[in-house]
Amino acid sequence: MNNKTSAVVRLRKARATTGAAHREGKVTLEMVARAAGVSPSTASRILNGTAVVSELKRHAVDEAIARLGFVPNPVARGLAGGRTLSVGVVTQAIDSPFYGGALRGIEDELSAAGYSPLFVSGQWNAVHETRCIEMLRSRRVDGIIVLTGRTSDAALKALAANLPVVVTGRSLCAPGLVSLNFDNFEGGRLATRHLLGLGHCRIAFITGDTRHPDAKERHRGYLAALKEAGVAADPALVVPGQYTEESGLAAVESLLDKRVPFSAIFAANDQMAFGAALGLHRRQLRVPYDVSLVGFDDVATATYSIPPLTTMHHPVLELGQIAARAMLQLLAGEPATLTLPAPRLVRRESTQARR
Amino acid sequence: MNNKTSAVVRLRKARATTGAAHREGKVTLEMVARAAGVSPSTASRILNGTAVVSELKRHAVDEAIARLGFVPNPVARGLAGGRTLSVGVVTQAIDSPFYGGALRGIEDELSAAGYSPLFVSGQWNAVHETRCIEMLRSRRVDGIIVLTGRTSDAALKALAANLPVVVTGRSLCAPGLVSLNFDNFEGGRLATRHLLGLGHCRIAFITGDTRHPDAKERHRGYLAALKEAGVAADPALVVPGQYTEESGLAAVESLLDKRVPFSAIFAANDQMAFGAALGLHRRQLRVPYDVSLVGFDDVATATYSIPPLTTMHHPVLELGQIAARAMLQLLAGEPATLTLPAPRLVRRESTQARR
DNA sequence: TTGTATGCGTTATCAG
DNA sequence: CTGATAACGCATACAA
Repeated sequence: MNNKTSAVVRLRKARATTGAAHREGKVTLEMVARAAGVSPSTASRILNGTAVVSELKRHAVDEAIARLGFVPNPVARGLAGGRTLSVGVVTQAIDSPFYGGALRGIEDELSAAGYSPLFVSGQWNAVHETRCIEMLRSRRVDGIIVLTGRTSDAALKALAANLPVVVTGRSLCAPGLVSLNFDNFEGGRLATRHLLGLGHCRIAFITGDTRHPDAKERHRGYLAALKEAGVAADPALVVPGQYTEESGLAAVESLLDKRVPFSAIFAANDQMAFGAALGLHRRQLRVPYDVSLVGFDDVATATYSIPPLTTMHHPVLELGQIAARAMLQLLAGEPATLTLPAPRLVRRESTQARR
Repeated sequence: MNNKTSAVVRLRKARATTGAAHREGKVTLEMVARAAGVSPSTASRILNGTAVVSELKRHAVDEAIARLGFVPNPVARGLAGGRTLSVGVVTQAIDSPFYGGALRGIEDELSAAGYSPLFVSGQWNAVHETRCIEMLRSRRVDGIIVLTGRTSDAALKALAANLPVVVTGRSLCAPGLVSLNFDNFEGGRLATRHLLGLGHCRIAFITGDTRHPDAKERHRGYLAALKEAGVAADPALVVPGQYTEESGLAAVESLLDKRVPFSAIFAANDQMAFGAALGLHRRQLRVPYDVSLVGFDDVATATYSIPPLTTMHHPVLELGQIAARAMLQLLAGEPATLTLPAPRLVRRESTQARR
């Protein structure tokens, strides 16, 4: 009792003398050690499980920690031990409807393990992305998760030589590096097959930004499905897009203006599908009565679009979780052998059999 | 030349001997100081502009920094100086279409000033939010930005006593605290007025989650506009929602099922408006021919919904930027006097004059 | 098993 | 103006 009181009093004093306001309530490991009657190193060992200690002291320290409300200082820990318990996450646009889910998955998984994510946006700009990575390294993150990104494979491998790296959207192999690649080819093929199965044979394809490998894969999938079905691929049915709603709208307009006949559209992502839907709507064409429409990614808004969009489910939340778990494994020194779920079509109301 | 080479060689050696892989390429301030022929303190002073130093030494140090490629270690800096150059950002859901923009604004502004944001999601849970804030404090962030949040005003004020705080979505006054409140009342009023001006007098209102102050404000705005126009407020026209698409859909269905007559709907946010639009679509009611629809927030997808949604523009990106700037001012010790843009209706295609 | 001493890279506090 | 020297809070060889 008395002990407790005096501890509090000491704390008060410390607060009063400390200039920096935000250092209030600071309880150091040393204080804990003294309160428990052990040395700081022992307290540290108990905190980290670095070595075996007697049950007695362990108990005393645990009790002292709880009583004083000790919270380890990650900053000091980072300086002394080299581990900051934080991992950098390189994304392209933190406000993207697509990546949002992944970020959430990462945060959930990481924070459950005591790690904190440090998000930075590369803005689809290789130079900026490099700067971001440099910044993360200077902040001494314990590892880096790169979502797609524009950084070269070589640079990533080099990075992985010094720091655990998890990268999505590519297939890479290097020590300290795990890559998680979603099967975009299969996704594109399944989406096209769905349309084919519905009797459509004039299927337009709106490509994604061709600088992205996944856009090319989805395109390959489209072509493969057509070939499998013995349907000739008409180049006039393939229109370029940039993964934006605007480009989807423009694509449909160009298709319509050129009077290319088609009964279905497969857009390489949902955002373009939404733009396409609006384009069709403006020309009095109804989805799915006049034109069937399939998207890709299954973003959150796809469920409530008009009509609800049939699309390839891209498990972004899981992607984030799995990427985070892979990083955790890497950090723990375990060999990571995680894999992504297979593509899966979510059938909603934007597709129907050809009339 | 020779100098340069030997420096590189020394670096190589350091790399080879250092066990921790991620410490590669480390150049310390001490090394810079030695290379420049000054003491570490002087080098530090030059780096931070903490004191006046002779032009000669300044030059020598700058040159050494550039030559060795020195990058200050934020971790060590945080330990020694108490400043981590990072600010915590408490959001509710990092994947929310609404908050995404704000996060981006914050990141842009903060990183331009050399600060890094540390994002955490409160998940609309007061307890969890408190834990998040504790975590941020333990990580020694220099300040905290709270986007709306469930934390009590009192707790926030207490927090602000120790740490600069910027909070959005409320009007609070306390030292070290700046609050940025969007005028939701005016927004609700303007949205309703728009509908009124179009000749609608049976205007349904889908409320937001009433635990949010902004939802209540929007409701008040709706009521005020009605009153101004001399239109009686019919309680049957007000249906509860929870800010989700699903609840917007349910709201419309309940309205239709009860056969409450209406020619327009004002949804307290865009997500519910989308749900409502789908509900109307399912019952063969067309927007805006049969029913005019107004949302609130102007999320990114509102531009490409079918039809493009008329909505109150909520400047989230600016909100983020302004919140970040306010934090920067607070950090610099300047009195922050920033304010948010006024509500503004974006008229698109979901509203038209009553037939 | 445990304590002591030292270091992590900077900033801050003193003297000069 | 500048340079030693002491923190900052913790982890870790090393010694016992």
